[in-house]
Amino acid sequence: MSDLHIYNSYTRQKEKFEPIVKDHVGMYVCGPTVSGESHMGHARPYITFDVVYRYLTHLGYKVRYVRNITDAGHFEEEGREAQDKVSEKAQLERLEPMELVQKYSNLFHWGMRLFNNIDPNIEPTATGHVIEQISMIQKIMDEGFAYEQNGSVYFDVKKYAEAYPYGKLSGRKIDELLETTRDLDGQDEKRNKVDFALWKKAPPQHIMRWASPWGEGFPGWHIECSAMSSKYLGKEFDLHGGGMDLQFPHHESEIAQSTIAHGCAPARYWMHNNMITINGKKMGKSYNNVIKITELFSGDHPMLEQAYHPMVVRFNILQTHYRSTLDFSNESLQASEKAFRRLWDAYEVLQKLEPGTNDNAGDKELNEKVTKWCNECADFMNDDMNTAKVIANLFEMAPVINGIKGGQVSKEALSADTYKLMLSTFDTYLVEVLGMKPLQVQQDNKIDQVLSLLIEIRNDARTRKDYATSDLIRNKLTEAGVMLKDEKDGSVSYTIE
RNA sequence: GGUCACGUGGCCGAGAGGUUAGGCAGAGGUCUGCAAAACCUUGUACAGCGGUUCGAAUCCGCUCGUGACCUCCA
Repeated sequence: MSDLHIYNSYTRQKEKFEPIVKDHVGMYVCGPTVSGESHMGHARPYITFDVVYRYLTHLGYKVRYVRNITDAGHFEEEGREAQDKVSEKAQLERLEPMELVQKYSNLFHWGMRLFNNIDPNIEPTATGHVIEQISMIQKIMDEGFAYEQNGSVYFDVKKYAEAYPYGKLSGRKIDELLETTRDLDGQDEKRNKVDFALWKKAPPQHIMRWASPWGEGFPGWHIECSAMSSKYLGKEFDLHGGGMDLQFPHHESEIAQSTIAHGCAPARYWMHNNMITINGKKMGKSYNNVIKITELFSGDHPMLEQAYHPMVVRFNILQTHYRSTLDFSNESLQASEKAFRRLWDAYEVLQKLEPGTNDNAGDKELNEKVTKWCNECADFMNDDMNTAKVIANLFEMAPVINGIKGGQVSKEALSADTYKLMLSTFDTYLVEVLGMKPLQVQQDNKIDQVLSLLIEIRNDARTRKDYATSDLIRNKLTEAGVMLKDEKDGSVSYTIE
């Protein structure tokens, strides 16, 4: 089996993954800002890194997965009239800031659960770590890389860049950044336009505010991740994940802050997922083209032709490599829905197949192919989490599984070991690693009994060649969302929508 | 304007110097009382123009197109 390789955004190449501490992985993912509802674009990183977490765990690593909740507004720096997203929205909705934060945190967690994302081990909030942030800012000041100006504190990027490779992660050159002519509020306080805020003085109307050595204010955007990741994962940890759009300035700033405060860059491997686009444009609030997660699940949005099950969305996302853009479309989602149904059905068929006891495969060639498809799954995941290829291989096996059931493929074609391998591959990759769940919930017993009775009556009619009755039963059930299928062996199965 | 990506068959999307991605849709067939499902067969694509090479969709250059970041952003 191959070794795990990950594309490291920092070095721009695939690298063999080797944790700092043997068998342990520290992983930090930038979490949501809970000033509003999450949209489809937000779903991607959390699903992507959920799979990363699942796969690392599958490989036997003890993973500590930290994902923050940004519940304090520090979007003040660019200084539009919105001083602080959280408090502004709070005034609008006449809610306490923390009430608002609670509301959207709950909604976020609701969505994550439906996507079948495993909860992080630690989910720290920015407001709960103001002290840590203040002390980290202080440390940076003590080191001489930050300065205070009118109650705000800024990081001295120019000075930093003289000694450290500022811009390496995001591929930026400091000289070009210094030349950027952007007229933004607060710029006059900074020594250079590239400097970023570590601490912002709170204007009088600002609701969220904390006391600090520099007066009342609130932390800058980038410092929370640095303070919280180092607190729970140490000064240097293994993996840092997030959306590509966070590379600059957020992650670049994190690196600078940590380098000064802790003497090293925070993470060894940086992973960035690409964006979800809609009509070719990035889905994002600035473009006003978002489809919220609640809308996606309910179908209540002008762009949506139907509601989409969370597992369909998850499957759709995993059918694309995480570093490629993924264009939203109804056709794509609908194709994924059908595809996932077929794959999951095959998995259920596989679980019910009688493995047999033959040591030797009746069809050596097919047996070899199946073995190869199974074994390749590990290689594909090891190659920078290529979930798309894993899914493709699982699909390769669907006709084999269905063929065995339908009689087109001999039951003896595969050896008993290969049956087991196939089943364990689906268990491991489809369920455990990709985190897929069935679309329908298990129906309860009473419905089972009622349907059994109807099926019995229908079968009776069919033996009498009373097709009017049998078709009536089937058609009425179809209308009610219950689909009957006459199987080859004479049995009748059904699925409930 | 600067930096960086990307451009694959009807659609979505992997991959990558010579050998089938996969899914959805379409066509034909098998099975079936009819359906549905399933199974089988079927598509030879890689923006354009040059170059490197025995050979390129895959490498290099140019052109065109699209997008991302440079500001909050997943």
